[in-house]
Amino acid sequence: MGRQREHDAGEARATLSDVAARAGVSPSTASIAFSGQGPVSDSTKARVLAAAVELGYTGPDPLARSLRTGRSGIVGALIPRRIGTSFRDPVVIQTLDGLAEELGGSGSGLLLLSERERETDRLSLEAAPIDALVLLGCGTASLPALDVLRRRGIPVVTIEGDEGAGVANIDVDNRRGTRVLAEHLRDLGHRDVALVTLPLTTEDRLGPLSEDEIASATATIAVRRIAGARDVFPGAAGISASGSTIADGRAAGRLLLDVPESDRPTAIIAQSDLLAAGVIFAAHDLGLAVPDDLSVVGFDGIRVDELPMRLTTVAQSAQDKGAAAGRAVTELLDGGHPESRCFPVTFQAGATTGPPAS
Amino acid sequence: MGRQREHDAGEARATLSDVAARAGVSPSTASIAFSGQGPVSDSTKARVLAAAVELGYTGPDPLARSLRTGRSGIVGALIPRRIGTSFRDPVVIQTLDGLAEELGGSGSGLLLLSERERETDRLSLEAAPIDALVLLGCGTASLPALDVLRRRGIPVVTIEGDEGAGVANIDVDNRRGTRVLAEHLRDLGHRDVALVTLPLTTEDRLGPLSEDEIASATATIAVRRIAGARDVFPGAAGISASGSTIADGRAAGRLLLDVPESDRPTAIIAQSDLLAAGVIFAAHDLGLAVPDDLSVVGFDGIRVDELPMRLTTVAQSAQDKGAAAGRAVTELLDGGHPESRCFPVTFQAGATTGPPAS
DNA sequence: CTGTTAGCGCGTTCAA
DNA sequence: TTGAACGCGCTAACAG
Repeated sequence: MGRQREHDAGEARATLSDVAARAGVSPSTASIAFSGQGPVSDSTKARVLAAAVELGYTGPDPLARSLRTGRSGIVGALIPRRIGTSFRDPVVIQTLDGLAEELGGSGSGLLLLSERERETDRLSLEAAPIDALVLLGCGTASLPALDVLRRRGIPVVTIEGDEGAGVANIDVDNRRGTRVLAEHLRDLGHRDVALVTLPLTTEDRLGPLSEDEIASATATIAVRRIAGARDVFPGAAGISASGSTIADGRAAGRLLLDVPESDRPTAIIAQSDLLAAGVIFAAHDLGLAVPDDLSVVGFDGIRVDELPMRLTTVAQSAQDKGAAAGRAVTELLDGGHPESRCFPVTFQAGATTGPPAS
Repeated sequence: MGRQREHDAGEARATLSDVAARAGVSPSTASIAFSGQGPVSDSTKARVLAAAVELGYTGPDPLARSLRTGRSGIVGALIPRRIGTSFRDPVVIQTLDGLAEELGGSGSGLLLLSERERETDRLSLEAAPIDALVLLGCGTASLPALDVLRRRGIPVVTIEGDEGAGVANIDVDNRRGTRVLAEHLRDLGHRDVALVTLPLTTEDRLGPLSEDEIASATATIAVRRIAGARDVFPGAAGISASGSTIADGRAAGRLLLDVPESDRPTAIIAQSDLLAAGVIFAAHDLGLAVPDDLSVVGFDGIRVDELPMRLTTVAQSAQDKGAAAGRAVTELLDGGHPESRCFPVTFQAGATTGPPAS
């Protein structure tokens, strides 16, 4: 570990000064030759480049350059769940896609960080070499860490985060979106509506919604969607799922549906399309027809190929969300002050809702 | 941009020396107090930490620390296609999942880099502050860049890469796996077998396989799977798909199947399960029954919920592959010399193959 | 247990 | 246009 890095072949790596010396110029000149950030005569530049090739110099060390310039070219993306888990959520993927796309234009790399496993040693959120950070649907759990970043002067953009944390927030109309769906169910005649929510904390736990849990929830998105549903069905109860997969929805759905018929809701508001699909499968498992015996709505507007019918849901554009966050980051890095914005959602009628059986 | 970073509030940020001075100790002592990499009395440590709080010091600057230690705590993951696109491939996701999981244990972050968009300025593969790099199913397209990394002393691990590039390679038995499937089809009596391959280059192009294209392909995996198929069906022709999604498979399948019956293959070897699913849908689109009118096999062994039947395929564990790569990286970083290894694949009989109609 | 001495490799003043 | 000096912020040696 000691001295240098391990070099299987070759001696200590050449530095910019070495190159400069070999080219017969000063280090600063060589630096300019590489970065193009200043005037150099073509002849000297060529000489420097030639010297570099001879010495096997492959360009300025990124670490040293970063220290000097104060920038690493890396944008961090903080995701609420385990990285692997998040990879299974199409909304996260699409958001990252939009973000990566937009950032790619400015040439920044994307460093994935998880809100969980904070016990990482080598690379904590506070000590990551990032120029900016995007929080993807993170709740309030990481707020303390944000403070550290702010003090370090690192711009932060949140996606569906806490408004008023003093950072640009790219939001989605989670509350209104869910309210629209709830109204749709109410207009169809449903009175007995249950919820299947996204996890309320950073933990994966399946279980009945409790008011305490809601009150102490760190997951902003879930809380807002609950609020939207309760705007129409006050006090609506339900299950908080252990994730946002079809399997999670199926498990939650079973809990809600595998009960005496009198206790069974006539409609379920699932907080994601994947959860909704799971609920529908759970209904099928129990011999219930959708929408005849049970209406189900989702959230997101992703394509769920697994389903034989189109889901009634509200659609958001996760891609746009990510791209907007990417633009906000770019602006921030250029010294601008991007504004928060809120993306609307659009109602999408599908074949999973109808009047209650009664 | 000149002076410091932009500070909306507060003066120039405190440095470790400032903290040390305020605590009345030397910088090195303060450093140890933060990193724990040495002996400090509890009292001095407390004093240092207190001084840090007073000054609003939030811990050592990651960039400076990296420059000094030569490590950033970041592992790069190079993926062959656009980041967003790759996010849609379950095998990539699972591999990243296994990798992230394993790396998480050692506390390293994961930096996503794409083999495409090499024109990024701020952060090229050559200039990324990474301690190690994992290539996920990248072909031979990035070999030159690898050389640069090697010269920089950065360890590289490939997944399904070129053996003998002098780096640890975590492989999967792509050729044998496909051969097993081909033999299965041959044993069923098929003689007229076509291929739907993964993209052969870093570009997304749908079209007939040409020998030239195969010869100049950069995508190792696709080439090996073609070889496996041709071990049994020499010269088998087919289509190279524009990606590895169901839609890509459907498009390729249509090209192969929407022809006079006499020209139609009796079986198709798709190079991924998703492609296979797409082919099956294409068959259905044309009124062909699987496996009665057409047999289809895939590769990967992922669950394809979209399909009404189980796919005949070979299964690999992408998760294990990623994890093995993660372990290799960890070993390499600890100065070890991990060995290459090759994961086997296991045949999975499904309901998508049967004897030819004839 | 603590302090001192040196850089890590580079980019940026300035003056020439 | 180029060169010389300096320091970004930190940590690895060693000496005390």
